[in-house]
Amino acid sequence: MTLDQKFATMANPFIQRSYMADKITPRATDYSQWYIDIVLNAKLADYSPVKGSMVIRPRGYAIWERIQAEMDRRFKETGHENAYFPLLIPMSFLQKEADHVKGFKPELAVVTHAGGEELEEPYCIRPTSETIIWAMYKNWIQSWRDLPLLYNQWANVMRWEKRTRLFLRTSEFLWQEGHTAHETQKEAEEEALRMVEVYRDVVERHLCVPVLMGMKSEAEKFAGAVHTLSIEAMMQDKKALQAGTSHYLGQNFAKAFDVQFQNREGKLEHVYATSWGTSTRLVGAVIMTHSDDKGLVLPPSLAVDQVVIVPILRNDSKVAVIAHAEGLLATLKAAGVRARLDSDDSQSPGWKFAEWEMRGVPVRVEVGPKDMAAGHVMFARRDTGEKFTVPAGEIGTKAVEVLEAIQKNLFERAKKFRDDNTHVITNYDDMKAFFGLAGEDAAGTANAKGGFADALWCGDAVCETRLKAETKATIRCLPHDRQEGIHGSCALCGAPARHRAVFARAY
RNA sequence: CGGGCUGUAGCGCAGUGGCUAGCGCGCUUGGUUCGGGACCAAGAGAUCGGUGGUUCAAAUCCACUCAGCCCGACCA
Repeated sequence: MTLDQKFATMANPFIQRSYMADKITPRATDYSQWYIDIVLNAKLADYSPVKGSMVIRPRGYAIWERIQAEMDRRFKETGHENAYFPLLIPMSFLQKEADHVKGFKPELAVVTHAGGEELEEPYCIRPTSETIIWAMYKNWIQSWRDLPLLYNQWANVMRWEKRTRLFLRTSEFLWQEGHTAHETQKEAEEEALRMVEVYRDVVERHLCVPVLMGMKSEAEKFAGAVHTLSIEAMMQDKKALQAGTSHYLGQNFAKAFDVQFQNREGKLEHVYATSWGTSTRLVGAVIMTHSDDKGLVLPPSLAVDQVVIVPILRNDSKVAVIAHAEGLLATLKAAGVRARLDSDDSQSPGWKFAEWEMRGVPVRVEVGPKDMAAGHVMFARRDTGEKFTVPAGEIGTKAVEVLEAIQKNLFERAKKFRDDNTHVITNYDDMKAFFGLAGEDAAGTANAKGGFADALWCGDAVCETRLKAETKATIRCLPHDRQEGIHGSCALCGAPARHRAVFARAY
């Protein structure tokens, strides 16, 4: 968006001036443009020559690597092993599970030629790997002693998308998919729950994004699953974002691929399965949850650079200040902080302040001749904008302390935002008013109506479909910890309620 | 797949038939600066998305075409 276009959409002429130098469209003006501006200006990703596919740049990839590291550690702690399966999947494999192929058909990219010849049987590029993995599990599982089989794969997948959004929805994306096989239904269901809890832990603890965990409705579950569990987050425009899913697959894939084992009683039985995944979409979730009109805001635990030192360089003191700053850098690193020193003297301090803020570095340390003389440094927090002095000798311990405070504050701030925008709704009129009638908020601004509607539901898909048609809101999940003692009537049709559901517009 | 917008230097744009295609930012070199997006000077950088047509002459007019983004329906 050009400055002129930006100005054209701004109502208040006084706001215009303060954003003259800005590269980021304010959230209140255009939320989706704001998000794009952040991703591009913070150099997290870029559009690629391939339609619908993005390039993840180092600063963006580093966030993914940190998420990956946390996830991977927990997968291994819970007994899983990593493996790798082929990118190309024979089309006939997908067709073995009826619901599954139906669910993915429109999104498949198909390879028909290779080696200069048309292939006997086309391959599709994996949209997910259940089918090829189950084709192999058939060979690997014979006895209850082979179970459970707990594999995970880090891979790219492709789901052709008509409309894409950086990180949130691209045709090719990176993810992790766990595929497990178990002796019993109970064990498999426990696994699905265990892994969604792993997701919740990583997302809340490291991404500082509060989530609701619960079961998907029939309409929203994964194609081929018996049931789907998900974690759902609220973005700053009050829309929901699914941040991870875990499926109990029952015996559907075992039957489709004829994977039987001899159980402890010596009888043949189909195995019980799960699959679970999180993707680079999580990077989008972090960006959208915490960032502001100045740019990216990152939780310290995901930030490539947790602290940046910006020295104030004057000709008469440049050498001394840089030497001092290098000492501070060493102290920070010794304290276990990921720190960098920006001693480039071709940019002014003010430029650097704005630049590092845009890139989301959680703490900036300013140090100039005056600070040196006074024996302190200036700290600036990215999350609150707060500035304060710290004795130079305490820079390491103080940095650790402030980073922890930021990590905590980001989660709490996001949780408060979500809770403030979650409302109990008891009847259809209120529901429609809550989400606004379809088309009413075409601008899609952050001030749009909506949020999470906490409501009772009869369980009938008809109610769900009607609401979706009229308000675009869908059931995000049936929160796992709120299904006890349901009594009352469905907020949509008035029939006796069977579930408590959270409704929202979603990404 | 519908609706809208846009393709001219790395980015953002100006240029509605005329001779050497401009401006801002960024980039390079040198110098002065430096506590919230500094300044001066000198440079480099474009076969104007593509193809065909009209014309003495096309970035500009016409036709076709390709691509991208945004908004909507579908999806992690």
